[in-house]
Amino acid sequence: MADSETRPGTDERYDPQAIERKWQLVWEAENTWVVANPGSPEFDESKPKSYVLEMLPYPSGEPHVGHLKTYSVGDAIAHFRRRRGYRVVHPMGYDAFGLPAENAAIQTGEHPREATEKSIASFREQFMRWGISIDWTRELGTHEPSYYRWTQWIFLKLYERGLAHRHEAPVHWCPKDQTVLANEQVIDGHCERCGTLVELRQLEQWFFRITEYAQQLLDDFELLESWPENVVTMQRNWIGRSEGAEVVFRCGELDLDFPVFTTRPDTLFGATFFVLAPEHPLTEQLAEGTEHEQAVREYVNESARASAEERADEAHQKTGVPLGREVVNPVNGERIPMFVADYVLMEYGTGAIMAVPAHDERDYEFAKAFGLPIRRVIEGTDPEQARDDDGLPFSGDGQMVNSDRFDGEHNREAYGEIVSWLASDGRGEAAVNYRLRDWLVSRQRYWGAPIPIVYCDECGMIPVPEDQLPILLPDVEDYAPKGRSPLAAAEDWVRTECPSCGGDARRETDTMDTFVDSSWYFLRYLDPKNDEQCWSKEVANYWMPVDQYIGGVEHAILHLMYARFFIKALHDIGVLEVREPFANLFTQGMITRDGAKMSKSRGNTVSPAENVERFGADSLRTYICFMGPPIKGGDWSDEGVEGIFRFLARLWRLGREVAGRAEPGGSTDGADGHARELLAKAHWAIDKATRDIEPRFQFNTAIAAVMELVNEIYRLKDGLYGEPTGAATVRFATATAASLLFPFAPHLGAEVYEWLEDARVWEQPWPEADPELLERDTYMLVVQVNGKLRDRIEVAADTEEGELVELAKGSQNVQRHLDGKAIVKEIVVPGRLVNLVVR
RNA sequence: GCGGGCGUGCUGGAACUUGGUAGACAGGCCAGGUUUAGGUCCUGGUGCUCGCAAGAGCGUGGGGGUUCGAGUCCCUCCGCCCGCACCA
Repeated sequence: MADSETRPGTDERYDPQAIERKWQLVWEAENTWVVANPGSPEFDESKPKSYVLEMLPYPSGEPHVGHLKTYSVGDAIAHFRRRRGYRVVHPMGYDAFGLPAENAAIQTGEHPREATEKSIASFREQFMRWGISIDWTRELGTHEPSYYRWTQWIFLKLYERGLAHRHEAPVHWCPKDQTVLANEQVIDGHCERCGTLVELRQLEQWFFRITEYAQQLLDDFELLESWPENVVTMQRNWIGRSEGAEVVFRCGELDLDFPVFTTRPDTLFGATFFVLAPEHPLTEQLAEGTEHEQAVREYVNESARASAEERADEAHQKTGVPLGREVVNPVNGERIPMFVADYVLMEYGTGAIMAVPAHDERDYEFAKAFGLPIRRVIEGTDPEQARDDDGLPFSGDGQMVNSDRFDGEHNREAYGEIVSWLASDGRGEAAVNYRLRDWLVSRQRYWGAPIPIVYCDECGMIPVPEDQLPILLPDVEDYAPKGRSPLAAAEDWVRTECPSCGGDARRETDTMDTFVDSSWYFLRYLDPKNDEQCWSKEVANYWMPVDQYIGGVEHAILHLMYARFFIKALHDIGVLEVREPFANLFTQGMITRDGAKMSKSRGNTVSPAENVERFGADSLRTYICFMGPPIKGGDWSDEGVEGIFRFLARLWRLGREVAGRAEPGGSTDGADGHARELLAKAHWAIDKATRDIEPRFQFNTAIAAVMELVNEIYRLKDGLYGEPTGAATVRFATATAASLLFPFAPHLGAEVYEWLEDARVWEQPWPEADPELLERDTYMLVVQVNGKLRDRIEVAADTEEGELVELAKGSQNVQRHLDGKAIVKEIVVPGRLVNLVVR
């Protein structure tokens, strides 16, 4: 369509396709959203920086409505900040490695790279079609060798610092995807990706020592400016810090020490038995030679077969077997029997517990099931609890009993004394325990970054020297997982030379978890073409941290905690100043349709591409921001999009009419009557929209304010064209509407603004509300009698309190309700209401 | 079970800062107008009940409380959603 079609007065209808294409070409031709780094000649020091970032998409097929929402929200913020005087970097990339592309490859034979790059092309095209203001010079895909070279480099740095290590451990194995998974990727015992029940397997794997940073991950919440409370809570719970003591129970017979972690050292005197997890490495040795040997072996094997879910499911049905051994309770020298039971988890603490049935529900159940003694050592101060012998298990606080020299003390006070008493002769010590496990990062899959390690018979495990990076992912014929990485089949690739001795060596064939790729992409955006280093320190230190991060809450733990860990490690490695990657986090809610999550199998998906075709990107983006507060989810409605389309068309027509009737540049000074009223409405809308966009992220009400302004212009405009300041005011109000709508509907905003002001709206500062115009000279005084609304009276803004009361009493409707009654109280809230209390 | 959040017209939602006009703005529906026609555009109406109207009564999940005044604060019950779930 010819350019002239979008000029005022030459066509009949709002044609979003033409307008959007026009502006997209301008932005592309002029590199409007490209931003220079410090050190480059174009760098403008005068502005403060702002890094606005949305979580990068995983490219699979075409973008869906969730993507549209994320980038619409992020783009609104990016535009808003630019016009508020910030130098904004707003990049885009693709989280391109991962299982779905690989699984598709197994089915179709198409190389995952091809499928992924096809999808990337489709994402890129859609993002451009949506008019998202991205600096495309910074685009990257995590599957590109120029990117994963640095993923491998970071791996080596972590390895150097002892933060990447390989060891054997019970790990989660997904039998469908044929790979191990990180703890964080197991949801209720199921694979996060495919939903299959996971198994526990004893395997040697690569881990990142995120546990080293457990305390920092907790402490540094302090450094964040604004994160949703629920995300912080979820991470806190996931890290799961507990304070307590490690206490050693000794099995003299076999000369073995069994340390346990407990948060209740004050209940040590109540320990009547001792339990090991079935996976505990010493169970076999303990049972050996006892009458229980066979039973223990069977129980351990049984537990190994059972999934984590099955074990959790039999929640209240405690099972276990005796070991036929005893350990000594270090506080009283008592010998207590040992058991193996699956309610004790190997992954937490030491894999062994002291059982205090009187004060722990789980131990209580086990004791009841196995007829074991239950000894109360704390009496509740609540008289009812104290009296009631059967108030067990009792988890509250109170006086210690049956506890030797501590009898009579309050348990909270004895707590510290017991710990230091044990510590004094090496029987235990104060300890902190975390639920957080190390991050398992190796995967037995093809489509990921190879781990840059080589195994040599002579030298052992050798990291690949930096100058040999990247270790390129070789092409293979068969992607199907067989319990080992498909890379193992690429014999030529696997066989290599030892970097240390030059002899024969073999490459590590596992690839890295894709969450490794996405833990640092926001740093590479800052310096994406750098071949010398991962990023220039100067550049990264300038832009970091991300000032506003936007994405789905589903990443509350996984991605957001891994990235936090990475940034702390990179700080310690010395390549980055900041300690936290994301200063502010916004999590948007999910869009549903007919109340259900959109999915292909349900057939309730909404295609952004189709809708953009029909209504234009502006309508779609504005609708998504208008359907409710973006933090909440919302149900998709086709009528809703049409409604927004009608509104945009209404603004378009208004702009055209105003452009044709009022000359640019008229002054609104001295506007009075309706002109003043309209001017005030425009400034009200500026004020409202500004406060709603940031920090509230209430885009729906910001857009509603613009709608109100447009409605007001329609209501008043025809009477204003004849007045001295009228036409200029209508023009100003209309241009303001376009300007305020620009972050949500950038194409139409730019178009209408250009007609009216002959300028580029994105180059104009965000409008400021004039405080004088926000003040009204009159307001509606609310008059209540006994708190019930009886009248509204228009009064001058500066009316005195006494006069307000007189005016209120003078109202006819109020009079009727006062009739024959005495006024006992007059409440006056100036600027708002008068309430007359009568009896 | 534990922790957190929410509950407002037919629907999405508004009422923020500070307890002070409940239902902004939209969608839907109803009526009227413009149009050859329209899935266009414009105007009006739309919480419930009574009333021609003016107006009155009721109304923010149920019950109770604080207050001149409660969607908002407190207590309690019900319902829905999310997170965690044998973490010693």
